[in-house]
Amino acid sequence: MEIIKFSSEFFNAKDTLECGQVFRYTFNDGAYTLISKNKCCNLYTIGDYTYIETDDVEYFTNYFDLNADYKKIYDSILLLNNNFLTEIASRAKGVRILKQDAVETAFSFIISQNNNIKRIQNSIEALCYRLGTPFNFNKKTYYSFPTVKEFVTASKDVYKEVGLGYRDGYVIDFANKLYSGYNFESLNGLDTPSLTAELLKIRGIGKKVADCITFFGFQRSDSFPVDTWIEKLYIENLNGKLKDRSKISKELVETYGNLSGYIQQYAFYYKRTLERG
DNA sequence: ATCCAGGATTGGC
DNA sequence: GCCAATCATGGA
Repeated sequence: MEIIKFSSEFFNAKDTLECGQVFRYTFNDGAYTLISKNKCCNLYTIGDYTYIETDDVEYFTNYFDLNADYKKIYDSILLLNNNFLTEIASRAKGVRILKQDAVETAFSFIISQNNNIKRIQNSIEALCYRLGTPFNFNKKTYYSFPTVKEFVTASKDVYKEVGLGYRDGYVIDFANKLYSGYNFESLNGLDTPSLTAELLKIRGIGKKVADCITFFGFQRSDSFPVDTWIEKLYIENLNGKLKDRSKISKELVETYGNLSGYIQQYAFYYKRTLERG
């Protein structure tokens, strides 16, 4: 295992993992343990540095987007000259947008719909435990995110037992679609509006979930997922007038362009976690 | 258009 | 502490 460290100014463990973009992590004794696909790392911030412990430095260097310049993103937001946006960016500047796997992101956010974080995490962990493949990291056993084959060969009972609720059909449908040859990764060739339109054809994916997938799974920062929290913030803090979430999202992307996703994450994290102490 | 699917969390009382 | 509303989507 290797340990690498980075300045914590624009890479904070808590900010990055608890801002709502990812579900497979736990927190113990001051450190996070994060699982992505069939890889695992420990992540913690102490003072001026954030540390990553991993067997695959290359993978997690890319995963945490460590070659991107987040100061530049942050400065661009300050240049918008909006007191509220400056406030949330300042408070949440340790967020980095994870470069998550598209398929894993899609399954995860289909499960996330109309759901709360605790339950989403429990369901995903249970799915991985039941269907995934065990691997070792730091002398402990973890379970990889299931492959498409592992999803489709599972019995229906598994889906009932992991607490997906009425979403189980969506998960099964999507797995079958992939297994029958649907090339999900190739959608990356589309521009963001076309990609979104394609995602909306999949059962269980509405506009909000589609926006999360384009942003977290396809790294499209011209996406602005609008859930109940962002809707509130749009009206209370950004003086927004629209009611329809889909239209709100469209307006926000038109206003903020490629800063949209970053602003959405800062805002969501601020509203959900920071504002409440 | 309206209601319901399942269940943990939040909010009002 | 209890009970109702909330959460996002598709199908009836």
